Amino acid sequence: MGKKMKINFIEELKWRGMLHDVMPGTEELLDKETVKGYIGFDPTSDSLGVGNLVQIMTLLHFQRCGHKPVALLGGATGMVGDPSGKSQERNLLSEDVLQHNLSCIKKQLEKFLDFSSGSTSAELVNNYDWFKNFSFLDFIRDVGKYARISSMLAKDSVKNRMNTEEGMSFTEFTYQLVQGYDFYYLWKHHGVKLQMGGSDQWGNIVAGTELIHKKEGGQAYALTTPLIKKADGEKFGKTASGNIWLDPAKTSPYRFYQFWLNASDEDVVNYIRIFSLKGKDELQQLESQHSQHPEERLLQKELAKEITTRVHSSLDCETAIRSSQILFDKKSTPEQLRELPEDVLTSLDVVSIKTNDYNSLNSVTDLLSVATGGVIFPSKSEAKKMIQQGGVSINKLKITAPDHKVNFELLKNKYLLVQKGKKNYYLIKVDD
RNA sequence: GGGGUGAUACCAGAGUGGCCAAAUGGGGCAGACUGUAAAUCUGCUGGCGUAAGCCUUCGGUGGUUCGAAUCCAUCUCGCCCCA
Repeated sequence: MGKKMKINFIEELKWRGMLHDVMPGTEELLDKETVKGYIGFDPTSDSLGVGNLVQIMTLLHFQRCGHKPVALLGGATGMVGDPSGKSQERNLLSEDVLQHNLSCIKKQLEKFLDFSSGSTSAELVNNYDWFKNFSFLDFIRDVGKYARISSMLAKDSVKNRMNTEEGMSFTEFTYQLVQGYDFYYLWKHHGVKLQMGGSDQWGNIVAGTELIHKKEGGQAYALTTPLIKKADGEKFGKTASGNIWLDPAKTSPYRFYQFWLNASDEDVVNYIRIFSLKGKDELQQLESQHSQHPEERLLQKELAKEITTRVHSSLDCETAIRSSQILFDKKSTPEQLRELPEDVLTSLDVVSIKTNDYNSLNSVTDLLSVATGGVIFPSKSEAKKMIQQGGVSINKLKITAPDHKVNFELLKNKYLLVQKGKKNYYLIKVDD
Protein backbone atom coordinates (compact mmCIF):
# COMPACT_ATOMS: atom_id res chain seq x y z
CA MET A 1 0.00 0.00 0.00
CA GLY A 2 1.33 3.42 -0.91
CA LYS A 3 2.57 4.83 2.28
CA LYS A 4 1.02 8.25 2.02
CA MET A 5 -2.45 7.02 1.15
CA LYS A 6 -3.40 7.23 4.76
CA ILE A 7 -6.70 5.82 5.82
CA ASN A 8 -8.48 7.83 8.45
CA PHE A 9 -8.25 5.69 11.56
CA ILE A 10 -11.28 7.17 13.28
CA GLU A 11 -13.41 6.70 10.18
CA GLU A 12 -12.18 3.17 9.89
CA LEU A 13 -13.15 2.38 13.46
CA LYS A 14 -16.49 4.07 13.07
CA TRP A 15 -17.81 2.05 10.21
CA ARG A 16 -16.50 -1.09 11.81
CA GLY A 17 -18.47 -0.30 14.92
CA MET A 18 -15.31 -0.19 16.95
CA LEU A 19 -15.54 3.32 18.26
CA HIS A 20 -17.13 4.08 21.57
CA ASP A 21 -15.62 7.32 22.72
CA VAL A 22 -12.89 9.69 21.59
CA MET A 23 -11.29 12.54 23.40
CA PRO A 24 -11.64 15.87 21.58
CA GLY A 25 -8.69 16.68 19.36
CA THR A 26 -7.73 13.07 18.77
CA GLU A 27 -8.82 12.97 15.16
CA GLU A 28 -6.91 16.16 14.35
CA LEU A 29 -3.80 14.73 15.91
CA LEU A 30 -4.06 11.53 13.90
CA ASP A 31 -4.52 13.56 10.76
CA LYS A 32 -1.41 15.54 11.04
CA GLU A 33 1.21 13.06 12.15
CA THR A 34 2.21 9.48 12.69
CA VAL A 35 1.01 8.87 16.19
CA LYS A 36 2.27 6.43 18.74
CA GLY A 37 -0.64 4.84 20.51
CA TYR A 38 -0.84 2.02 22.99
CA ILE A 39 -3.14 -0.54 24.46
CA GLY A 40 -2.49 -2.50 27.61
CA PHE A 41 -2.82 -6.26 27.88
CA ASP A 42 -3.24 -8.19 31.02
CA PRO A 43 -0.84 -11.07 31.48
CA THR A 44 -3.27 -13.07 33.62
CA SER A 45 -2.84 -16.14 31.49
CA ASP A 46 -0.14 -17.57 29.28
CA SER A 47 -2.29 -17.05 26.23
CA LEU A 48 -4.50 -14.34 24.91
CA GLY A 49 -8.08 -15.27 24.24
CA VAL A 50 -10.54 -14.14 21.62
CA GLY A 51 -11.69 -11.56 24.14
CA ASN A 52 -8.40 -9.77 23.62
CA LEU A 53 -8.76 -9.94 19.92
CA VAL A 54 -10.74 -6.73 19.72
CA GLN A 55 -7.85 -4.80 21.16
CA ILE A 56 -5.37 -6.57 18.96
CA MET A 57 -7.47 -5.66 15.95
CA THR A 58 -7.62 -2.09 17.12
CA LEU A 59 -3.84 -1.95 17.15
CA LEU A 60 -3.69 -3.64 13.81
CA HIS A 61 -6.05 -1.15 12.22
CA PHE A 62 -4.10 1.60 13.87
CA GLN A 63 -0.94 0.37 12.25
CA ARG A 64 -2.60 -0.09 8.86
CA CYS A 65 -3.74 3.49 9.05
CA GLY A 66 -0.15 4.58 9.22
CA HIS A 67 0.42 4.90 12.92
CA LYS A 68 2.72 3.23 15.36
CA PRO A 69 1.16 0.71 17.73
CA VAL A 70 2.59 -0.07 21.11
CA ALA A 71 1.42 -3.05 23.10
CA LEU A 72 1.90 -2.66 26.79
CA LEU A 73 2.14 -5.86 28.72
CA GLY A 74 1.00 -5.29 32.23
CA GLY A 75 3.70 -7.12 34.10
CA ALA A 76 3.29 -4.78 37.02
CA THR A 77 -0.41 -4.13 36.79
CA GLY A 78 -1.06 -7.82 36.44
CA MET A 79 0.23 -8.14 39.95
CA VAL A 80 -2.38 -5.71 41.15
CA GLY A 81 -5.53 -6.48 39.23
CA ASP A 82 -7.87 -4.13 37.48
CA PRO A 83 -11.16 -3.75 39.32
CA SER A 84 -13.01 -2.54 36.22
CA GLY A 85 -15.87 -4.82 35.42
CA LYS A 86 -14.88 -7.30 38.03
CA SER A 87 -17.04 -8.15 40.94
CA GLN A 88 -14.25 -9.84 42.76
CA GLU A 89 -10.72 -9.14 43.61
CA ARG A 90 -8.23 -11.00 41.58
CA ASN A 91 -5.63 -13.38 42.79
CA LEU A 92 -2.21 -11.93 42.59
CA LEU A 93 0.24 -13.59 40.26
CA SER A 94 3.67 -14.60 41.29
CA GLU A 95 6.62 -13.16 39.49
CA ASP A 96 7.75 -16.23 37.62
CA VAL A 97 4.26 -17.07 36.41
CA LEU A 98 4.07 -13.56 35.15
CA GLN A 99 7.34 -13.81 33.27
CA HIS A 100 6.19 -16.98 31.60
CA ASN A 101 2.89 -15.41 30.59
CA LEU A 102 4.60 -12.35 29.23
CA SER A 103 6.82 -14.25 26.88
CA CYS A 104 3.93 -16.36 25.58
CA ILE A 105 1.73 -13.37 24.95
CA LYS A 106 4.50 -11.58 23.22
CA LYS A 107 4.76 -14.37 20.68
CA GLN A 108 1.08 -14.19 19.99
CA LEU A 109 1.07 -10.48 19.43
CA GLU A 110 3.89 -10.86 16.99
CA LYS A 111 1.57 -12.81 14.74
CA PHE A 112 -0.66 -9.84 14.22
CA LEU A 113 1.43 -6.74 14.30
CA ASP A 114 4.22 -5.81 11.98
CA PHE A 115 7.37 -5.29 13.96
CA SER A 116 9.54 -4.27 11.07
CA SER A 117 7.82 -1.63 9.07
CA GLY A 118 10.04 1.31 9.77
CA SER A 119 8.32 4.28 11.27
CA THR A 120 5.17 2.36 12.01
CA SER A 121 6.83 -0.72 13.49
CA ALA A 122 4.99 -2.11 16.44
CA GLU A 123 6.65 -2.07 19.81
CA LEU A 124 6.24 -4.03 22.97
CA VAL A 125 6.80 -2.68 26.40
CA ASN A 126 6.36 -4.11 29.85
CA ASN A 127 5.38 -1.81 32.64
CA TYR A 128 7.20 -3.97 35.13
CA ASP A 129 10.34 -2.39 33.75
CA TRP A 130 9.51 1.00 35.12
CA PHE A 131 7.68 -0.12 38.19
CA LYS A 132 10.10 -2.62 39.61
CA ASN A 133 12.40 0.03 41.02
CA PHE A 134 9.75 2.57 41.78
CA SER A 135 9.48 2.75 45.54
CA PHE A 136 6.23 3.24 47.33
CA LEU A 137 7.34 6.53 48.76
CA ASP A 138 8.42 7.83 45.40
CA PHE A 139 5.17 6.74 43.94
CA ILE A 140 2.92 8.47 46.41
CA ARG A 141 5.04 11.57 46.20
CA ASP A 142 5.43 11.79 42.43
CA VAL A 143 2.14 10.33 41.34
CA GLY A 144 -0.21 10.25 44.30
CA LYS A 145 0.38 13.92 44.82
CA TYR A 146 -1.47 14.72 41.62
CA ALA A 147 -4.40 12.45 42.16
CA ARG A 148 -7.52 13.79 43.76
CA ILE A 149 -9.40 11.40 45.97
CA SER A 150 -12.73 12.81 44.89
CA SER A 151 -12.15 12.04 41.24
CA MET A 152 -10.74 8.65 42.05
CA LEU A 153 -13.81 7.82 44.06
CA ALA A 154 -16.06 9.07 41.32
CA LYS A 155 -14.81 6.46 38.85
CA ASP A 156 -17.44 3.93 37.93
CA SER A 157 -15.10 1.07 38.55
CA VAL A 158 -14.74 2.24 42.13
CA LYS A 159 -18.33 3.23 42.72
CA ASN A 160 -19.69 -0.04 41.47
CA ARG A 161 -17.45 -1.99 43.72
CA MET A 162 -18.13 0.16 46.74
CA ASN A 163 -21.77 -0.74 46.40
CA THR A 164 -21.17 -4.44 46.59
CA GLU A 165 -20.64 -6.43 49.72
CA GLU A 166 -17.11 -7.26 48.73
CA GLY A 167 -15.98 -3.71 48.75
CA MET A 168 -12.57 -3.01 47.40
CA SER A 169 -9.05 -3.21 48.66
CA PHE A 170 -6.58 -0.39 48.65
CA THR A 171 -4.51 -2.30 46.13
CA GLU A 172 -7.30 -2.29 43.63
CA PHE A 173 -8.19 1.26 44.39
CA THR A 174 -4.66 2.24 43.49
CA TYR A 175 -4.88 0.50 40.16
CA GLN A 176 -6.07 3.55 38.29
CA LEU A 177 -3.02 5.48 39.44
CA VAL A 178 -0.69 2.72 38.41
CA GLN A 179 -2.25 2.52 34.98
CA GLY A 180 -2.36 6.28 34.82
CA TYR A 181 1.33 6.36 35.45
CA ASP A 182 1.92 3.95 32.60
CA PHE A 183 0.44 6.45 30.23
CA TYR A 184 2.48 9.22 31.74
CA TYR A 185 5.66 7.20 31.48
CA LEU A 186 5.06 6.25 27.86
CA TRP A 187 4.12 9.80 27.03
CA LYS A 188 7.20 11.19 28.68
CA HIS A 189 9.79 8.65 27.59
CA HIS A 190 8.41 7.04 24.46
CA GLY A 191 6.47 9.85 22.85
CA VAL A 192 3.17 8.01 23.12
CA LYS A 193 0.27 10.39 22.75
CA LEU A 194 -2.73 8.15 22.57
CA GLN A 195 -4.12 5.39 24.69
CA MET A 196 -6.80 3.06 23.44
CA GLY A 197 -8.77 0.35 25.14
CA GLY A 198 -12.19 -1.08 25.88
CA SER A 199 -14.83 1.32 27.08
CA ASP A 200 -14.47 -0.05 30.57
CA GLN A 201 -10.98 1.41 30.56
CA TRP A 202 -12.09 4.98 30.07
CA GLY A 203 -11.69 5.89 33.70
CA ASN A 204 -8.21 4.44 33.90
CA ILE A 205 -7.19 6.10 30.67
CA VAL A 206 -8.43 9.47 31.79
CA ALA A 207 -6.47 9.04 34.99
CA GLY A 208 -3.42 8.97 32.72
CA THR A 209 -4.26 12.02 30.66
CA GLU A 210 -5.00 13.94 33.83
CA LEU A 211 -1.71 12.97 35.34
CA ILE A 212 0.13 14.07 32.22
CA HIS A 213 -1.70 17.34 32.29
CA LYS A 214 -1.18 18.06 35.95
CA LYS A 215 2.38 16.92 36.23
CA GLU A 216 3.74 18.42 33.04
CA GLY A 217 0.97 20.45 31.53
CA GLY A 218 1.04 18.01 28.64
CA GLN A 219 -1.71 16.91 26.33
CA ALA A 220 -2.57 13.30 25.67
CA TYR A 221 -5.44 11.64 23.89
CA ALA A 222 -7.71 8.71 24.31
CA LEU A 223 -10.11 6.54 22.43
CA THR A 224 -12.16 3.53 23.44
CA THR A 225 -13.86 0.66 21.72
CA PRO A 226 -17.25 -0.68 22.74
CA LEU A 227 -17.35 -3.88 24.70
CA ILE A 228 -18.70 -6.57 22.49
CA LYS A 229 -21.47 -8.67 23.81
CA LYS A 230 -23.47 -11.35 22.21
CA ALA A 231 -27.02 -10.57 21.19
CA ASP A 232 -28.30 -12.59 24.12
CA GLY A 233 -26.25 -10.51 26.53
CA GLU A 234 -23.66 -13.16 27.17
CA LYS A 235 -20.06 -12.31 27.45
CA PHE A 236 -18.14 -12.65 24.23
CA GLY A 237 -15.39 -15.19 24.00
CA LYS A 238 -16.55 -17.76 26.48
CA THR A 239 -18.13 -21.05 25.70
CA ALA A 240 -19.26 -24.02 27.66
CA SER A 241 -15.85 -25.51 27.49
CA GLY A 242 -14.28 -22.33 28.72
CA ASN A 243 -12.36 -19.58 27.12
CA ILE A 244 -11.39 -19.66 23.49
CA TRP A 245 -7.65 -19.18 23.39
CA LEU A 246 -5.32 -18.22 20.62
CA ASP A 247 -2.84 -20.85 21.69
CA PRO A 248 -3.46 -24.02 19.64
CA ALA A 249 -2.39 -26.13 22.59
CA LYS A 250 -5.23 -24.71 24.66
CA THR A 251 -7.88 -24.39 21.97
CA SER A 252 -7.40 -26.54 18.91
CA PRO A 253 -7.66 -24.83 15.53
CA TYR A 254 -10.71 -26.99 14.87
CA ARG A 255 -12.45 -25.74 17.97
CA PHE A 256 -11.32 -22.23 17.24
CA TYR A 257 -12.84 -22.41 13.77
CA GLN A 258 -16.02 -23.84 15.22
CA PHE A 259 -16.29 -21.01 17.69
CA TRP A 260 -16.57 -18.45 14.92
CA LEU A 261 -18.69 -20.63 12.73
CA ASN A 262 -21.21 -20.87 15.54
CA ALA A 263 -21.77 -17.15 15.83
CA SER A 264 -25.44 -16.32 15.64
CA ASP A 265 -26.79 -14.46 12.62
CA GLU A 266 -27.28 -11.39 14.69
CA ASP A 267 -23.81 -11.36 16.14
CA VAL A 268 -21.86 -12.31 13.09
CA VAL A 269 -22.66 -9.05 11.34
CA ASN A 270 -20.94 -7.14 14.11
CA TYR A 271 -18.10 -9.59 14.50
CA ILE A 272 -17.03 -9.66 10.91
CA ARG A 273 -16.64 -5.90 10.80
CA ILE A 274 -14.43 -6.04 13.82
CA PHE A 275 -12.34 -9.09 13.13
CA SER A 276 -12.02 -9.08 9.39
CA LEU A 277 -9.63 -6.94 7.46
CA LYS A 278 -11.89 -6.98 4.45
CA GLY A 279 -12.92 -3.58 3.16
CA LYS A 280 -16.23 -1.89 3.56
CA ASP A 281 -17.59 -2.66 0.09
CA GLU A 282 -16.74 -6.31 0.26
CA LEU A 283 -18.27 -6.69 3.68
CA GLN A 284 -21.42 -4.89 2.70
CA GLN A 285 -21.85 -7.20 -0.20
CA LEU A 286 -21.36 -10.25 1.97
CA GLU A 287 -23.79 -8.87 4.49
CA SER A 288 -26.50 -8.41 1.94
CA GLN A 289 -26.03 -11.93 0.65
CA HIS A 290 -26.16 -13.15 4.17
CA SER A 291 -29.41 -11.41 4.93
CA GLN A 292 -31.02 -13.01 1.91
CA HIS A 293 -29.83 -16.50 2.69
CA PRO A 294 -28.86 -16.66 6.33
CA GLU A 295 -29.10 -20.42 6.28
CA GLU A 296 -25.98 -20.59 4.17
CA ARG A 297 -24.04 -18.90 6.93
CA LEU A 298 -21.82 -17.17 4.50
CA LEU A 299 -20.64 -14.57 6.98
CA GLN A 300 -19.89 -17.14 9.63
CA LYS A 301 -17.80 -19.11 7.17
CA GLU A 302 -15.88 -16.11 5.92
CA LEU A 303 -15.26 -14.87 9.42
CA ALA A 304 -14.15 -18.22 10.74
CA LYS A 305 -11.88 -18.78 7.82
CA GLU A 306 -10.20 -15.42 7.96
CA ILE A 307 -9.51 -15.43 11.66
CA THR A 308 -8.48 -19.05 11.89
CA THR A 309 -6.05 -18.50 9.07
CA ARG A 310 -4.54 -15.47 10.71
CA VAL A 311 -4.33 -16.90 14.19
CA HIS A 312 -3.21 -20.35 13.18
CA SER A 313 -2.35 -21.03 9.54
CA SER A 314 -4.08 -21.65 6.27
CA LEU A 315 -3.25 -25.31 6.57
CA ASP A 316 -4.79 -25.55 10.02
CA CYS A 317 -7.77 -23.71 8.73
CA GLU A 318 -8.27 -26.00 5.76
CA THR A 319 -8.12 -29.01 8.01
CA ALA A 320 -10.63 -27.46 10.37
CA ILE A 321 -12.98 -26.78 7.49
CA ARG A 322 -12.65 -30.31 6.21
CA SER A 323 -13.24 -31.78 9.66
CA SER A 324 -16.27 -29.61 10.11
CA GLN A 325 -17.77 -30.62 6.81
CA ILE A 326 -17.41 -34.31 7.41
CA LEU A 327 -18.44 -34.28 11.04
CA PHE A 328 -21.52 -32.19 10.52
CA ASP A 329 -22.68 -33.68 7.28
CA LYS A 330 -25.93 -35.41 8.14
CA LYS A 331 -25.33 -37.98 5.47
CA SER A 332 -21.97 -39.08 6.68
CA THR A 333 -21.97 -42.75 7.45
CA PRO A 334 -19.77 -45.04 9.47
CA GLU A 335 -18.29 -46.10 6.15
CA GLN A 336 -17.14 -42.60 5.40
CA LEU A 337 -15.69 -42.32 8.85
CA ARG A 338 -13.30 -45.11 8.06
CA GLU A 339 -11.95 -43.06 5.24
CA LEU A 340 -11.33 -39.97 7.29
CA PRO A 341 -7.75 -38.88 7.02
CA GLU A 342 -5.80 -39.07 10.20
CA ASP A 343 -5.00 -35.40 10.37
CA VAL A 344 -8.69 -34.60 10.36
CA LEU A 345 -9.29 -36.94 13.24
CA THR A 346 -6.44 -35.70 15.31
CA SER A 347 -7.46 -32.11 14.84
CA LEU A 348 -10.20 -32.83 17.36
CA ASP A 349 -9.60 -32.95 21.06
CA VAL A 350 -7.71 -36.15 21.55
CA VAL A 351 -7.92 -38.29 24.66
CA SER A 352 -5.58 -41.23 25.02
CA ILE A 353 -6.19 -44.55 26.68
CA LYS A 354 -3.92 -47.56 26.96
CA THR A 355 -4.87 -50.66 25.00
CA ASN A 356 -4.89 -52.82 28.10
CA ASP A 357 -7.16 -50.46 29.95
CA TYR A 358 -9.37 -50.19 26.95
CA ASN A 359 -9.78 -53.92 26.66
CA SER A 360 -10.73 -54.39 30.26
CA LEU A 361 -13.54 -51.84 30.26
CA ASN A 362 -17.03 -52.92 31.22
CA SER A 363 -19.16 -50.25 29.65
CA VAL A 364 -19.18 -47.12 27.54
CA THR A 365 -19.99 -45.19 30.67
CA ASP A 366 -16.66 -46.14 32.13
CA LEU A 367 -14.91 -45.43 28.89
CA LEU A 368 -16.28 -41.93 28.62
CA SER A 369 -15.75 -40.93 32.21
CA VAL A 370 -13.12 -42.37 34.49
CA ALA A 371 -11.08 -44.28 31.92
CA THR A 372 -10.47 -41.15 29.92
CA GLY A 373 -9.62 -39.03 32.89
CA GLY A 374 -12.89 -37.15 33.04
CA VAL A 375 -12.14 -35.10 29.97
CA ILE A 376 -15.31 -36.06 28.16
CA PHE A 377 -17.49 -36.53 31.23
CA PRO A 378 -16.27 -35.65 34.67
CA SER A 379 -18.21 -38.43 36.36
CA LYS A 380 -19.95 -41.66 35.64
CA SER A 381 -23.34 -40.29 36.55
CA GLU A 382 -23.02 -37.52 34.05
CA ALA A 383 -21.95 -39.85 31.31
CA LYS A 384 -24.79 -42.15 32.13
CA LYS A 385 -27.35 -39.39 32.25
CA MET A 386 -26.38 -38.03 28.93
CA ILE A 387 -26.29 -41.41 27.29
CA GLN A 388 -29.79 -42.07 28.54
CA GLN A 389 -30.92 -38.77 27.18
CA GLY A 390 -29.59 -39.70 23.79
CA GLY A 391 -26.78 -37.21 23.74
CA VAL A 392 -23.89 -39.50 22.92
CA SER A 393 -22.76 -41.12 19.70
CA ILE A 394 -19.71 -43.19 19.02
CA ASN A 395 -18.46 -43.38 15.48
CA LYS A 396 -21.63 -41.59 14.45
CA LEU A 397 -23.90 -44.24 15.96
CA LYS A 398 -26.11 -43.19 18.82
CA ILE A 399 -25.58 -45.04 22.05
CA THR A 400 -28.58 -45.29 24.33
CA ALA A 401 -27.61 -47.93 26.88
CA PRO A 402 -25.22 -46.74 29.57
CA ASP A 403 -24.02 -50.31 30.06
CA HIS A 404 -23.34 -50.81 26.36
CA LYS A 405 -20.30 -53.02 25.95
CA VAL A 406 -17.14 -51.54 24.58
CA ASN A 407 -17.06 -53.42 21.30
CA PHE A 408 -16.68 -50.70 18.76
CA GLU A 409 -14.79 -50.79 15.59
CA LEU A 410 -11.64 -48.75 15.97
CA LEU A 411 -11.04 -46.31 13.16
CA LYS A 412 -7.57 -46.76 11.74
CA ASN A 413 -7.25 -49.45 14.34
CA LYS A 414 -6.88 -47.00 17.17
CA TYR A 415 -9.43 -44.25 17.18
CA LEU A 416 -12.97 -43.83 18.42
CA LEU A 417 -14.96 -40.80 17.43
CA VAL A 418 -17.09 -39.66 20.32
CA GLN A 419 -19.84 -37.13 19.87
CA LYS A 420 -21.29 -35.46 22.90
CA GLY A 421 -24.36 -33.45 22.18
CA LYS A 422 -24.68 -31.99 18.78
CA LYS A 423 -21.36 -30.38 18.29
CA ASN A 424 -18.79 -31.55 20.73
CA TYR A 425 -16.43 -34.08 19.27
CA TYR A 426 -13.65 -35.96 20.96
CA LEU A 427 -11.27 -38.50 19.65
CA ILE A 428 -10.29 -41.39 21.86
CA LYS A 429 -6.95 -42.80 20.91
CA VAL A 430 -6.31 -46.36 21.98
CA ASP A 431 -2.60 -46.76 22.16
CA ASP A 432 0.26 -47.64 24.41
C1' G B 1 -11.18 0.42 69.90
C1' G B 2 -16.90 -0.20 70.39
C1' G B 3 -21.47 -1.97 68.21
C1' G B 4 -24.22 -4.30 64.41
C1' U B 5 -24.46 -7.77 60.53
C1' G B 6 -23.30 -11.54 57.17
C1' A B 7 -20.56 -16.15 55.00
C1' U B 8 -25.41 -21.85 51.75
C1' A B 9 -24.19 -25.76 45.54
C1' C B 10 -21.51 -22.28 38.98
C1' C B 11 -23.99 -17.33 40.46
C1' A B 12 -27.98 -14.97 43.03
C1' G B 13 -30.81 -16.43 47.05
C1' A B 14 -34.55 -19.39 50.51
C1' G B 15 -34.06 -22.57 54.60
C1' U B 16 -33.14 -21.12 61.30
C1' G B 17 -33.13 -28.78 65.16
C1' G B 18 -35.46 -34.27 61.84
C1' C B 19 -39.99 -34.26 55.94
C1' C B 20 -32.64 -31.05 53.36
C1' A B 21 -28.50 -33.27 48.42
C1' A B 22 -31.02 -28.52 50.45
C1' A B 23 -36.92 -24.15 47.70
C1' U B 24 -36.79 -20.55 43.72
C1' G B 25 -34.49 -17.78 39.78
C1' G B 26 -30.44 -17.29 36.47
C1' G B 27 -26.69 -19.83 34.05
C1' G B 28 -25.04 -24.40 32.00
C1' C B 29 -25.80 -29.19 29.53
C1' A B 30 -28.93 -32.49 26.75
C1' G B 31 -33.41 -33.74 23.73
C1' A B 32 -37.26 -31.97 20.06
C1' C B 33 -37.73 -28.21 16.15
C1' U B 34 -33.94 -25.90 12.67
C1' G B 35 -29.55 -23.77 9.17
C1' U B 36 -23.77 -26.55 13.60
C1' A B 37 -28.60 -19.63 13.86
C1' A B 38 -32.34 -17.32 17.00
C1' A B 39 -36.83 -18.13 19.59
C1' U B 40 -39.77 -21.92 21.86
C1' C B 41 -41.00 -26.46 24.44
C1' U B 42 -39.13 -30.82 27.52
C1' G B 43 -35.56 -33.19 30.71
C1' C B 44 -31.11 -32.96 33.64
C1' U B 45 -27.86 -30.04 36.78
C1' G B 46 -22.89 -33.26 44.25
C1' G B 47 -20.56 -38.43 43.99
C1' C B 48 -21.04 -43.98 43.87
C1' G B 49 -24.83 -47.67 42.66
C1' U B 50 -29.29 -51.27 37.72
C1' A B 51 -31.94 -50.29 42.20
C1' A B 52 -33.16 -50.01 47.40
C1' G B 53 -29.71 -47.15 49.33
C1' C B 54 -24.99 -45.37 50.76
C1' C B 55 -21.19 -41.42 50.95
C1' U B 56 -19.51 -36.12 50.84
C1' U B 57 -21.39 -30.86 51.02
C1' C B 58 -24.22 -25.34 53.68
C1' G B 59 -16.75 -20.22 55.73
C1' G B 60 -12.77 -23.23 59.49
C1' U B 61 -12.44 -25.93 64.14
C1' G B 62 -14.54 -27.94 68.48
C1' G B 63 -19.04 -28.95 71.28
C1' U B 64 -24.57 -29.85 72.70
C1' U B 65 -28.11 -33.56 70.81
C1' C B 66 -30.71 -40.01 69.21
C1' G B 67 -30.29 -36.29 65.16
C1' A B 68 -27.37 -29.79 63.10
C1' A B 69 -26.98 -25.91 57.13
C1' U B 70 -30.02 -24.85 61.40
C1' C B 71 -28.28 -24.43 68.70
C1' C B 72 -23.52 -23.13 71.66
C1' A B 73 -18.14 -21.79 71.76
C1' U B 74 -14.14 -20.19 69.10
C1' C B 75 -11.38 -18.72 64.77
C1' U B 76 -11.05 -16.56 59.79
C1' C B 77 -12.89 -13.26 56.21
C1' G B 78 -16.61 -9.47 54.19
C1' C B 79 -19.93 -5.34 54.84
C1' C B 80 -22.23 -1.25 57.75
C1' C B 81 -22.43 2.32 61.81
C1' C B 82 -20.06 4.91 65.95
C1' A B 83 -15.06 6.60 67.89
